[in-house]
Amino acid sequence: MLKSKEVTIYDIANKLNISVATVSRGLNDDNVVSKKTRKKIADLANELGYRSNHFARNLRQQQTNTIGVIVHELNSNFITSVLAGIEKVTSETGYDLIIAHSSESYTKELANAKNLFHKRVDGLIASLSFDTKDLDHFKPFVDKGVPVMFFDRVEQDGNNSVVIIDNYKCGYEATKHLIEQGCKRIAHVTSSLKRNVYSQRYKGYQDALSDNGISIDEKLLIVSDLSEKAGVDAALQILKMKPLPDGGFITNDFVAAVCMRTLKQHGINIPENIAIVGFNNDAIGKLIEPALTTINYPGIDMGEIAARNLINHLKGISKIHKTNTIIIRSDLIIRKSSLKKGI
Amino acid sequence: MLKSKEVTIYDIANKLNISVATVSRGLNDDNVVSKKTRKKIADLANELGYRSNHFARNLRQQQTNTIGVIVHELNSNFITSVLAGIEKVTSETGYDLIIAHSSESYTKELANAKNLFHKRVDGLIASLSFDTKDLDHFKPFVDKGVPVMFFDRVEQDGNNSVVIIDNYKCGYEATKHLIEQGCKRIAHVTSSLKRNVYSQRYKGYQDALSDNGISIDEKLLIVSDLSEKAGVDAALQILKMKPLPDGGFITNDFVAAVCMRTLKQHGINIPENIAIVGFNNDAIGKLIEPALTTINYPGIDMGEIAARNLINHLKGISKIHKTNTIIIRSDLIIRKSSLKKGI
DNA sequence: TCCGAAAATGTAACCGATTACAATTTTTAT
DNA sequence: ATAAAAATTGTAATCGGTTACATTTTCGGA
Repeated sequence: MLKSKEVTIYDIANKLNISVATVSRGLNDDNVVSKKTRKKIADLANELGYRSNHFARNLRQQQTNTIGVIVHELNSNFITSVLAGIEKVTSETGYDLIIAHSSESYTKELANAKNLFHKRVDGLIASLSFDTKDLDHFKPFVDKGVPVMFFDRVEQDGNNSVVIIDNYKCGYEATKHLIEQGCKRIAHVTSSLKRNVYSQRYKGYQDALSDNGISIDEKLLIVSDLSEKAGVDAALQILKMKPLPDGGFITNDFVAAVCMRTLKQHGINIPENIAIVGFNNDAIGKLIEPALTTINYPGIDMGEIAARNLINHLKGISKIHKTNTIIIRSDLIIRKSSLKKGI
Repeated sequence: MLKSKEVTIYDIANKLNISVATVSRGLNDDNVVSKKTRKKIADLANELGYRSNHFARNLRQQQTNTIGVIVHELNSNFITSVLAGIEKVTSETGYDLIIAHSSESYTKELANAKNLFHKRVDGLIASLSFDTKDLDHFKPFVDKGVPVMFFDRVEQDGNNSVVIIDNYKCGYEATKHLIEQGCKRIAHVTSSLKRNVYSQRYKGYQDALSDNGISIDEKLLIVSDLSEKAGVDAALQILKMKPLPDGGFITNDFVAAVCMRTLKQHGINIPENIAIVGFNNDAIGKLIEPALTTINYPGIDMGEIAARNLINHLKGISKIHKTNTIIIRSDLIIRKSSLKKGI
């Protein structure tokens, strides 16, 4: 099939016997064009099925009206909430969105960053992949003056704008909750301690233990990725610990769920033998048995705030300061998996 | 901060004292340019931090090298697998990807289609939202000769290229399996029968019943959306049925999981009282108790095949025929939730 | 009626790459 | 050595908008 020819402002200008400049202005609803002419242009454009050429416009204007988003994974409630939040703001403000995900791979994150850089997004919102080593791939954006906001998984070197929760506090409270339930040996299953979210939670965990007179046993720390296998392995490792831990703080709901399943298969009762606290408030937590105590934090707010800040900066309404850190609320949701003694 | 000036092929041409045409060709690794010159160009481009301007190129070439994807939701294993499959092919073949999701809303699907149309994607891959009424919003693509492939949730009016599973067969087999386990009254929880996936599964369900001498009772049909509330409501409805069904074919794993939870809370044993089969093989199915029997189908293959076909068409290697239908394998995964009598 | 300001419209350069066609240089064959 | 062929490079038009600046039209007030 032959592609039907594209309609351009020249076609409209010709048919209406006016200049392309007027058509261009008219299509942008510029007040300088008389109402009558604007209407004529709009009507004809509609009739001809005109669609503006982003490339011509972007080429001339040197901006894309597009914001790039790099996330480490799509497959979680948390991330999709964040995206929803971002989307809400960008659609309100007329920005387009390009979403890229790195599948927790540094290499793919590099490729995505490069791609978005070449696509010339006006701004970038990112959460680091599992094994990201450095932030060099974001330098080009900074160098060209393209603002970058990180959320959740961030690098706090004081140079970036970040939106996060208080991971330290969350770790502290989760652990404190387990201690209050009578736990004395609390295993901690977490992920790469290079990532702020995990290292901070670990610190919180340690301090909660110390503050309650419980010594820290490094043998109780299990670092894994976020796969199903990791959950099984973590459970098997816990089962081998002597004496058996009586609590587990697992920094990911899915891993916690897998872990719990494996523990149960080995005859461990939850929470009687081991009380469990997860992290993220994924849908899964309410469906498994016992229901999972977890940390909830509003992804949608995180997305909204990140996007709002970025766009305000782009529009010159406010500036992103170099060391801007925004902290979002978060809270412990107590369910059965941790309730050794009731609330 | 002042944006550092963009480097263009003119800058490179000037410094090297050659023409922009040669630079352009050189950057595209055109054999017509001597190796020596190509190297000089590449080196200088690198040194200056040159990045090509997509807009200028696309404007000139009248194509974007981008494929648009519209999905109904991001938050499911199935969809992310499909995306992974698509991504695999597009990255191999050098196409860019823009992913849009409609959150199961017709309105958003319209907006996404419009947006991708204006972005001038070279091709489109889509799965329909829950409440999509017609395909008019895809007409503009067809009219301009932009190929569209649908997957999973499709409209089979004989005009579109689609990649699907045999939903009829899946429905039939799921139901047959329940019958073989001794079920005589099988409830069917599903979603909008306007969508092929659900109507076909329903047909399979009906025929399996008929073929086994079980009469069809419309009271056993529950149509809902895919929310948590829908799962709870479905369970409550089932509980009210007299006599109680002894089987349930629920066309979504998440809804099935919620349903099972609610049933269990009301003292129903699964599978003893009611055997359950879900659909999709989501991660959740292996984590709940009892583990969920379900239908598995390879999203990654679906994505790969859809993308491969589309791109072959774009490259002129093959043509997408108007009534092209590709069917992917699928199979029943039997777990405890349906095993009344063992395998 | 006529002048000048305001409103409306037009002209043409520009954004940065691609590419048909032309021109030049190098290589090959006689 | 020289013509013809091949390889390499250059010239300039083109893609479709935007916008500074110029020009024309409209309109109120003297």
